[in-house]
Amino acid sequence: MTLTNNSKRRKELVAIAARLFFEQGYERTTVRILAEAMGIKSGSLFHHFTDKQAILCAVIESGMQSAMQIAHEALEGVQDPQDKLLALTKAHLSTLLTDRNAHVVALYEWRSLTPESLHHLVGLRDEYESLWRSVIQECIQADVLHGEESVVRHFALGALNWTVQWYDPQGQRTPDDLALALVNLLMDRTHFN
Amino acid sequence: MTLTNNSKRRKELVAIAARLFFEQGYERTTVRILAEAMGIKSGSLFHHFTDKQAILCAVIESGMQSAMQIAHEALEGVQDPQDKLLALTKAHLSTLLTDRNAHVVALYEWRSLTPESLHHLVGLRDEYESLWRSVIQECIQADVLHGEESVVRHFALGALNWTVQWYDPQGQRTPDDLALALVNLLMDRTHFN
DNA sequence: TTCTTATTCTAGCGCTTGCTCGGTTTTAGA
DNA sequence: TCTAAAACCGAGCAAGCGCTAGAATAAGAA
Repeated sequence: MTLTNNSKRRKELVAIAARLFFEQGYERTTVRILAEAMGIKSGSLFHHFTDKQAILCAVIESGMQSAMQIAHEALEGVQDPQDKLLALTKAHLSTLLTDRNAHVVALYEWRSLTPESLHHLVGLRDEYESLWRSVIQECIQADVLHGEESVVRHFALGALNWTVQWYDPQGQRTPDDLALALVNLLMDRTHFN
Repeated sequence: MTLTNNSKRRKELVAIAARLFFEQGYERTTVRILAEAMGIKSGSLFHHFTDKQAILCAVIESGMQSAMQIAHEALEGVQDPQDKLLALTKAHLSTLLTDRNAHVVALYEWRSLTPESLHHLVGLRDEYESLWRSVIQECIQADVLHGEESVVRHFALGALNWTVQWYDPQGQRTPDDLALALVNLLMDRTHFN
C-alpha cells in the first residue's frame, strides 16, 4: 500500500531526492535545489508530490520496501536459527550500505514527517522488525544467544544501523565480513568463518 | 578549549537550546523559538552567540565535555580490563540517557555545523573514542573479547548510541542494567551479574 | 488527425528566516 | 553612589522559503 501514485518518473525523482536528502539533510534541501537536480523547475515538483514532506515519505518508503523484500529473500529456505540470524544480518547490512541514501534519511529525518506519514511508515518498520523478533527469539530458544529478546534485538540493530556512520565502502571490508563479525561477537562461541 | 566565552548565563541558554534542538531538531528550531523559551527577544540571542550555528556547537560541546569527565571518573582506580569495559559502558549510557538532549543533538545535527566547528568537535570526539580504543584493546589482549578492535568498538558504540531511539527512562530497566546486558552479550561467557 | 492526459514552465504571492543595529536597561564591583 | 560592562529591546532588512495558478508543451490513444 502506497500513499499516492507510483509512476516511473516519480521513482526517478524519489531516487534523486534520496541522494540530496542524504547529502545535505531534509530541511536544508530546498524544493528549488531538488528541482534543479531533477532538471525541472520547482513548480513542476508539485505535480508529482503534494508536499515537500511527501517526497521525504516516498524516499523512506522506498528504502523500507526494498529492505523488506531483500530480508524475505534472504530467509527463504533457511532452517537453522544461527543461519537465519546471519542471513538477516547480511541482508540488513547489504541494503543499508548499498541503498544507503534512503536508509540514512529514514534514520535521521523521520521527525519532519506529518503524523499520517509517520504512522504509515512506522507500520512498515514494525513489520520489518517482527522478522528480527522471531529470528532472535529462535536463537535464544536454541540457546545460541542469551539475554532478553528485545534488548538483544535493539543492540543488534543499533550496532548495524550505526555502521552508516563509519563504514567505508571503499575499504577492504565487505558488508558480509561485517555481518559475520557481528554475529560471531553476539554468539557465545564462534560458529562461523 | 572553548570557541567563545562561557558565562553562567550562556550555560543556561545552552541547556535550553539543547532541549529544543532535541525536541524539534536544529533546523526547525528558529531563533525566535529559542529566544522565547529563554525569555528574551531574538535579537538578544546574538549578544551571546555569533551565529545560530554557534549555539548548536555549544550544545554539542557541553555534552561531549560532560561525557569525557564522567568517563574519566568511571575509570579511576579500575584495573581489570573487563571491569574497565563495564565501567566505561555504564558511564556512556548514564550520560547518554540522563543528559540526553545534548547527546542526541550531537548524533543527529552535526551536519549543520560549519567546517570549523565540526573540526573542533571531531577533535573532542576522537579524544573520547580513544578511551574506548584502549579499553577494548586491553580486553582483546586479555582474551575476554574477540575480533578486530575497531569493529568491536564501532559495534559497541553503535548499540549504545542507538539506545536513545528506544530506551524508555520510565521503564523498569536502569541504564546500568542495560550496560550489564551489553557487556555480557559481547563477552564470550557471562562474567557479571 | 483529434482528443486526452501527463508533464513542465512562468511568474510570483505571502510568509518566515537568520541576523543587524542603535539605543535602553540591568547588574555588579569599587 | 558612581561607573563600566553585560544583557536586553524594538524595529526591521534582505534573502530565501514552500507553494500556487494558469498557460504552454509533449506524448499517447482513438
